[in-house]
Amino acid sequence: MTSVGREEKEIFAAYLAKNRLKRSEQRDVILDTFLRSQSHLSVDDLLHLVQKRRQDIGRTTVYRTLKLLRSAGLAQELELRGESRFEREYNRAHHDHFICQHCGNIIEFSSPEIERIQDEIAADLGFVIEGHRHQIFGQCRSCVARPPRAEVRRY
Amino acid sequence: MTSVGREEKEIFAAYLAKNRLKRSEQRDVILDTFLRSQSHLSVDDLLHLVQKRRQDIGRTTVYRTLKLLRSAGLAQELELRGESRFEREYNRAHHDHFICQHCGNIIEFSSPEIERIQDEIAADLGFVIEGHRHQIFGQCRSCVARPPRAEVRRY
DNA sequence: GTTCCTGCAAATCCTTTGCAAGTTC
DNA sequence: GAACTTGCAAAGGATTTGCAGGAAC
Repeated sequence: MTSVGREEKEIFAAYLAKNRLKRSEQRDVILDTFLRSQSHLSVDDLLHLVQKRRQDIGRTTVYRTLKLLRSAGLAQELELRGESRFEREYNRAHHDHFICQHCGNIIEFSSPEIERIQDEIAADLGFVIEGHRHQIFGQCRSCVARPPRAEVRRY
Repeated sequence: MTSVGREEKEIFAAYLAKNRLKRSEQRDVILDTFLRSQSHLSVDDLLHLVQKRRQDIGRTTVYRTLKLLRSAGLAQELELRGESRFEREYNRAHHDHFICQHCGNIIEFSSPEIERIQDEIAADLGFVIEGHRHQIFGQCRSCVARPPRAEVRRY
């Protein structure tokens, strides 16, 4: 286990200590796998990656560890249509997502302008923003270029 | 059953005819109830309202009819955290939602500016927009004013 | 009369929980 | 050794599906 996301591992260790929780091999493997993986993975994706390294790690533990990672500020949940996906959260600039409904590809974008307008609208309404979710669904460049396919992967 | 949403009822009738589906009392009652109700209702909300009028209408039929209403372009699904809510779609200007995490209140907003920026970003990426979802979570004006409560309704 | 609808119960899917055995501190 | 973690199996909650009887066309 080389040094991927050393900082995040330290944060997780600190989080566990602070809450009087315990280190475990399972948690190490799950965090390390999460940090090495592509973004936007589902619980199943993560489970399968984890099980390549330790077949005996169960789905339940992955769920529980993901919950800890969220509390520790290391993972963020993306709620796609129906499906739950996770991405790294620590030290990442805020961003939103384009989701291609044809190939499932997820593209990140961010717009300070949109954020600013959002803040203005909220202020007008006397609303205090605690979080938001902005997802755009459609067809990505490669799917537009590619001839239409019969089978569409739905999100 | 007076004339609420006459136009929508015609659209639904046309939709059924076009797809060789049948009219039924249940569908009539569900659509009429939906059209008379407040926005952003859950399946359960709708079920209960419907059952005030016809106790013998089952949850399954509500699910199935909502699906039809979506296909017919009359209802739109709002996917709140965990919970599914529905609102009228026909002839409504596009809008997005603020969701108060403290009282559950949902406030609609719209911003042509945001839409425009969104379109620009999409164009830059070669992305064709087919839909989007923009939800802002936080605390609404009355909840900000009110002293903080122990019990928080989570969304 | 054929085709579609309905409600019930059962099945599914995703996630959480209870528990006995194993680990960490 | 006390407290926490794990994996399994079971429970939960939301939604869908199979089916036999009933309604619409």
